[in-house]
Amino acid sequence: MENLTMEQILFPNIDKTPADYEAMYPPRELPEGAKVTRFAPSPTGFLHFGSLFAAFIAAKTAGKDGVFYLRIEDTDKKREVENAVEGIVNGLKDFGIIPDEGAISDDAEIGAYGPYTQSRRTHIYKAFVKDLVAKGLAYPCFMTEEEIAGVRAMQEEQKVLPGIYGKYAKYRDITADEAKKRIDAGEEYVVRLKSPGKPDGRIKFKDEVKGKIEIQENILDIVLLKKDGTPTYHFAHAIDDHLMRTTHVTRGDEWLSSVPIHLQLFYVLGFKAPKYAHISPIMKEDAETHGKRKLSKRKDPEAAVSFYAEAGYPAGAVNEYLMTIANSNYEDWKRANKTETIDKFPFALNKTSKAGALFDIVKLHDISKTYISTLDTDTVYKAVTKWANEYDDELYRLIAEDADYAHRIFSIERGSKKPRKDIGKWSEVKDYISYFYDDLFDGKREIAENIAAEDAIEILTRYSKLYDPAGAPEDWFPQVQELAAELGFARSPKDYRNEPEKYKGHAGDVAGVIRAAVTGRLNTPDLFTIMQVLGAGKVQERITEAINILKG
RNA sequence: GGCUCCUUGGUCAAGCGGUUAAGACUCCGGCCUCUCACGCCGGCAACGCGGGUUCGAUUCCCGCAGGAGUCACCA
Repeated sequence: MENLTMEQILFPNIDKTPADYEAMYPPRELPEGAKVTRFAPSPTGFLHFGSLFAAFIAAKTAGKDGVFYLRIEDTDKKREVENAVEGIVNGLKDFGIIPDEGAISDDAEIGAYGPYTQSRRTHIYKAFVKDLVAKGLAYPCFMTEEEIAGVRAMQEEQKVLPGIYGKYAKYRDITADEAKKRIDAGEEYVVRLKSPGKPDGRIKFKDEVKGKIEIQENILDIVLLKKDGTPTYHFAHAIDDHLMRTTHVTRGDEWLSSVPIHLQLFYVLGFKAPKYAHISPIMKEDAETHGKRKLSKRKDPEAAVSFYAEAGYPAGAVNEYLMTIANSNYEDWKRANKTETIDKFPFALNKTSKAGALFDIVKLHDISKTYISTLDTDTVYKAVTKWANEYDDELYRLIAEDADYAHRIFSIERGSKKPRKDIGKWSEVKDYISYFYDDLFDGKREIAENIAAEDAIEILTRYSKLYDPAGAPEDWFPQVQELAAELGFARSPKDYRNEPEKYKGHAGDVAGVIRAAVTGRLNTPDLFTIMQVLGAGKVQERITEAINILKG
């Protein structure tokens, strides 16, 4: 009987070598300094806001010159969900994040460094593990779960570092013969790294966001290949990010403490380590404890990316909000460069904060209002239409039915130097424009309480004769002032303030009565413009209705 | 518990040995004004605590406290 080597026993069917893969995935030909980044989620079927943030950071880090790709980390089959990849891809796309390469659906991908889905890369991982085994840097471990739990309990009791290492690594020096015997007997095993770490060894590295860090080096014989032959995150990370030629690994800072493992892996494999940037999580104030905690999928609706789509926060606004969290100097830059797009902003990893920012929806809303105020009419119309098509049938029907009319509504006071900031999210639109549509207008009229009903009736009766739809915008208010004076109201608020006893109110109150009659509310954008959009017939109809209501 | 990271107003944050400690959001006044929104002007509000080093600490060092993360055949 021939004497098989350990690697032949473990991987009889793996014939490619690391060198083959190195040749298959050569270093990328990119401009000097171009960065290669990735977003590498597990396909759990839920795109978390924090993940969106991570993807955003990665995409911004790569910028225009670099490459940003999407890799699917599906090595844990217990977590798998149907069509999860499409959910991720579409979720990112909604916010304008489109990877240059990687997975594009559950079974399609683009790019020359694939497969980008880990479950389709097992042959690659095995080739590298085989090589490590051949070099004596990895070994099969036959410890059972119970055995490991026992070791751990003992270690905890003795207050020593828990884990499989040194004398606890029972199979570290197992011979090929013994391994073969056990395998033939049907024993299951994992492949562990034979860690070269020393108990007193320290490693130093510079994190792109956290700065200089020094930690104890890894001494654990961590698992490389699980018993089902799939790689652990750590190992897949080393292989994939090397072979896909990632230059900057941006990820959540929950990974910070495993950097020693990763650096050791890169060292053992003979790879050049990438740069790391560990991003702080987005936090949320906990209502019960008043403390900070990570934005939680279970407790916080805003943790789901779908929340923003449903509320109708424009992708551009969410992006700006994300940018203010990532680089808070973005707001200053934006003020100084009002007409520039976010892509021109010089994003810098080292300017992202080291502590986690509290999620602030009030701020998002403010940013969104400003963002929407700068959009042109047609852009707003299209965005609202798209949103309504998905979330509000009635609104969709109304604005799609008469696009011209809707355009006129959305153009009110838009495009000026001081545009209105009434709309913060698309779900607010319906209420905002409701009085333009009889279907939405509830017919109720808010009337200021300082106006007597008979005065209101008088005002409306007189104004309905005065109203000139063909008049110039600058003429309508003087007309109201004239009417006001005739009815015992002051022409201006100032006059009224100076001698309140002389007047019933001022021209603004008179305009208010008209406003309420036409729109049902006390506060609206420019009344004349609104009447123009509504049309003379509708205006007169509303005024008549209001008079009838007042007459009771 | 061990290890690691973090700590400036309610929130996001400038600052990097000497400042009246920026700015933004929120909130409150005022101005502008047909109302509202916008805009403009103004206001409230902060360096976690204790030791050092220094002529001088928000800034540097050491403790402490608080917060976060991690210690899997999950990522």
